[in-house]
Amino acid sequence: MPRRSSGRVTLQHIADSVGVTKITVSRALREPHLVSEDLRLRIEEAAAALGYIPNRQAGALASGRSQSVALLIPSLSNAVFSEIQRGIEEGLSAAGYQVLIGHTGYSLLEEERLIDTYLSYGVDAMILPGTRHTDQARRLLTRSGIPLVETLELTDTPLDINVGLDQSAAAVALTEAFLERGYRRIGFMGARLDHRAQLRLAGWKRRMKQAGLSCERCLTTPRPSSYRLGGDMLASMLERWADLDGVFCNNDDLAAGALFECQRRHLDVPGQLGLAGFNGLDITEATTPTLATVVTPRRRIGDLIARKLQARLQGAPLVPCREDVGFEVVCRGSL
Amino acid sequence: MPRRSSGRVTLQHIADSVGVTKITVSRALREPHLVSEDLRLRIEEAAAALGYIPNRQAGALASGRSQSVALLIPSLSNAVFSEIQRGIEEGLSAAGYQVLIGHTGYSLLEEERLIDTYLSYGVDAMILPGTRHTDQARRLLTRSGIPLVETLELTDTPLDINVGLDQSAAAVALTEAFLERGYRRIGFMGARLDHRAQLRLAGWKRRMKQAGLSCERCLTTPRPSSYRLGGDMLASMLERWADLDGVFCNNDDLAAGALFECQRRHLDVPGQLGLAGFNGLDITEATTPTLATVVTPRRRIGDLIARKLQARLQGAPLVPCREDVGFEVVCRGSL
DNA sequence: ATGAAAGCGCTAACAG
DNA sequence: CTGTTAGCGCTTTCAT
Repeated sequence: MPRRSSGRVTLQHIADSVGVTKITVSRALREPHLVSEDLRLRIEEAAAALGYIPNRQAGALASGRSQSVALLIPSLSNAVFSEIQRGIEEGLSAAGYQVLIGHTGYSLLEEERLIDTYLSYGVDAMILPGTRHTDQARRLLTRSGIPLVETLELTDTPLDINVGLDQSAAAVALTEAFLERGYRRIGFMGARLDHRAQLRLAGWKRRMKQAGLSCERCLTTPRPSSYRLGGDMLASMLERWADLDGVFCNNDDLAAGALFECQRRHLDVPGQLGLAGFNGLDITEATTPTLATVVTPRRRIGDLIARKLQARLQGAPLVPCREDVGFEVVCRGSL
Repeated sequence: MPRRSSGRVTLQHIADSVGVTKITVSRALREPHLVSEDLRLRIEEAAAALGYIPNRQAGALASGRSQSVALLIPSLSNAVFSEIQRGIEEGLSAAGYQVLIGHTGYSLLEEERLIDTYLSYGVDAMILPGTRHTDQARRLLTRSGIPLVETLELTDTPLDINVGLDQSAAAVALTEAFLERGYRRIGFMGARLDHRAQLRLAGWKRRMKQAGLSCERCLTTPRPSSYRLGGDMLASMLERWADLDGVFCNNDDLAAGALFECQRRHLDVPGQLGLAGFNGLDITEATTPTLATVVTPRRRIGDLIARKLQARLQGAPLVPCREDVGFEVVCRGSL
């Protein structure tokens, strides 16, 4: 008498109905070429008729492989990730992997919690946003032995595969673009300063100092960024630093919000105020004027991650590597 | 001799190191109050020292419960879901459930594939975007017997829990707002016509016909919506129907894009053209003029889903139910 | 080409 | 409060 019967259709049920053993059914479903044509067809028929759904947990437990990969993203509402994700998903799903998404809410502790959870689900690899992790997270990841990807930023000490771009250098390059166009009293606006935002802030500061200019016109907040926030922050900055002639916005949403605020105030962009964002989202090409930004090759990041990861999943040895995908400063109309 | 040793730390290792059996370790970790204080502490210590990570697959296999819930969303880049997701996640994670996200790309077939996958992962419940599914998906879902949520739309024949709003009625109400303000040659712009978009289109048509007005000024495309697309589509519509005096945009992104195009053309909104979007995203409050829209209570949807689902997960019987969360037409500056 | 036996790591049920 | 036993559904190994 079974201890508990889940009521679910199992390999055994199919086996009984066809008159073979369950291992043959298992083979027919996973490695059809190892089973005789006739039998295979009868098994497939029976499986369909009974509505068989394989139990992956049992399969993973028995085989030690789950055919799934965890992708951690900071925020569901951040459009930056959707293209990266598309590249990853297309590449990996073709290779038979399922991509499980988890979201960290920009918190390293939540990231740690998710790492713990997904490891306990037995994922075969993990993709992380960023190169900073809690000590405990590092320990868990290293100990797990599975392939890892750290993305968006670059680090000198990758855990495994690192695909990203130099956020700080990109910020320097964008600041350079302001300087070239004659802006001097350039401010910085940042919301929810995650590590990447901090790197950009550092880049702006470095270039400003190098040019002998003041870095005081800087406003940041831990609040999540939004269009509204961009407008509100610009208003605060204009009030506080009336001589402001340009604003480096930490991302495109803030930049668009700031632009809307300028329109409200009939402030000419770029004549009276230069504006730039970061990431190169769709909206930067849609506004009037269009928005200067740093375009990041997100689709390429996704594709590259999928490619590199597949190699590791197929047994390529762990050789920590760092792939710089670069960036492009695009000035458009607002600068 | 073990057949294969995964090298992973298991309950047995901890048990050996402490000098008890593995079931006691299991209990100490899951139901601490059932184990003596002293033993519990020693076990916890050993677990930490050895770097134990529980194997959830084994746990789920043995217990029949995975403590995880699948949340399917159409698109990662659609901000509509981030708030719904927040409500769901907060509610369910407090109850000890892990939320696994999958994205369907607006495809019912991909949804079916994900349903299959997540069922095979043994999720304890599933949350679906919409009330339309393939026949096969319906079969899988019904057969699984797990709690289900269908959201965003309303249906007369819910599979289980249905939390949403009447998309068609909302579209009628928004069209009404156009009519009240004297607009008559109102067009409709829609991208990627998923079922909700179709319901809205139907609502617009119904109200227009009822008012004896023409529904010919309608432009739709299967392409994904974006700000750029909104601008391009408005351009096409103005060219084709020069007398257009208003546009019902199927979502806020398109509406914002259309507004940007008007700014480019120095077309006065709402004077020469009335505009409205749908959803009530942040951007509708940020532009100049602000955008008319239908605000949907997304956070409430998320909270309600979490509450209803918890009841079902705790054993409340399956009584198909339908919760209408309503909507609010907000006219703002563009109408 | 098919099968038998064993076991992945864990928890349920029942005993003591 | 702790242990014994059995088994979740599948795959691996080895045999035929």
